[in-house]
Amino acid sequence: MNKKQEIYDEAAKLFQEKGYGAASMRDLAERVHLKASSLYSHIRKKEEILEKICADLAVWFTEAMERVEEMEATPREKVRELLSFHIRTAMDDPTSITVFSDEWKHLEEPYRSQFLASRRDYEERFRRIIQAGVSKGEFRPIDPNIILYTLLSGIRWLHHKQRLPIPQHREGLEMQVIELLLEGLSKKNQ
Amino acid sequence: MNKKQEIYDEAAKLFQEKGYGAASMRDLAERVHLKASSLYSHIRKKEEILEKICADLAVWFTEAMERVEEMEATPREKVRELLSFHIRTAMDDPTSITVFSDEWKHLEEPYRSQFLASRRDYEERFRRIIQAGVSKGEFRPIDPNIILYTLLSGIRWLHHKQRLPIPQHREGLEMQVIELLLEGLSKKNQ
DNA sequence: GTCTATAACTTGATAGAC
DNA sequence: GTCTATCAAGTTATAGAC
Repeated sequence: MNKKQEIYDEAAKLFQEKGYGAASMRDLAERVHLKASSLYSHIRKKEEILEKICADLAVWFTEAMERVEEMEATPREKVRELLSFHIRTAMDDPTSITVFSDEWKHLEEPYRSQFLASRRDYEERFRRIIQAGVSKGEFRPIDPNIILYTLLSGIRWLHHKQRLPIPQHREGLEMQVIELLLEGLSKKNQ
Repeated sequence: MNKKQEIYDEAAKLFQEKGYGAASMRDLAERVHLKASSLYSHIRKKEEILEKICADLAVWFTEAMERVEEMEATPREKVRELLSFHIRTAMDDPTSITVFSDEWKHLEEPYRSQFLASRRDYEERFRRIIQAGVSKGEFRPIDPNIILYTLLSGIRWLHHKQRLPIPQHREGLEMQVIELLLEGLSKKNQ
């Protein structure tokens, strides 16, 4: 692995642990066994690291959305696919996801505006799939915005709880979260 | 309203907007029409403000948990009551909830440890109610930790989306979120 | 590419006049 | 209680030797 990549990876961890603002370039330099000033042979500035983390994940999610939109599938299957993708990403790369979710607001302009526009676009496309499901009677008649944000929010704990005593394997965890969101907490047919 | 309360209120808003670390005492002073040094006639230090916001909300939730535990009710009704309390709090006091949820990690010791212990205790009591529901067959046989975190997380968007174009009134919004979490997205009996 | 040295600035907090 | 003045420490980032 080259030094630049090592810097990006350690920076992501550091931003996750302490938050972007509280993570200093001296902290980061120490972790990659450099002096702070030497970092600037590899990067232009601190915020550039944040930009890359956020931009890469935005592309990652947008490309997944494109694949899902092209599927021949019901809204229900599409939503299941998107949830699955979010959950797997959160488990595979919890560090980047945390930075992407919690630290984007420290982006400088124009990157902050670009990030928000990209997120709005993603949510709009997700909302359209939900709306189709509601219209067809596949989904409960609940406001699509409420559905959208409750689903996306409902899986946001996964990347924080990596070391939690949850006995499930990856697949079991994913299945149960999706079952809970799609079928609800209440057991029917009692 | 006295100056001390005004400082606390503006600080909460500032922490919400910029994050604790990025919110400076000079920012805060400007908002309450003081010089930064004058703030210290009302408070001892910056972190003291964060302590109070977090501690007050911890008490708020703990007292609600005590009332729910004393109810003569099924686990299902208790969970509904707790969700309702969380949702109402998020809508009534989104600013404090944001700080409580996102900025607690900037608490200094021993307050940080106290906060985490209090949160662990709250979650443990919530988990016990969920476990009772699963055992009685009222709830789906899903890991109680997964249920706990998915429910709590599923309502975490509410305090961020105050100005969102969601056409519902308070009660409609609350009802729909709870319906979605308890009964699921999929419509049954089609 | 890495270092030392340092510029330029912001931070939380204090001292002391009024 | 509020101010001016200031401190000590921390910040990102650059200049220039090697």
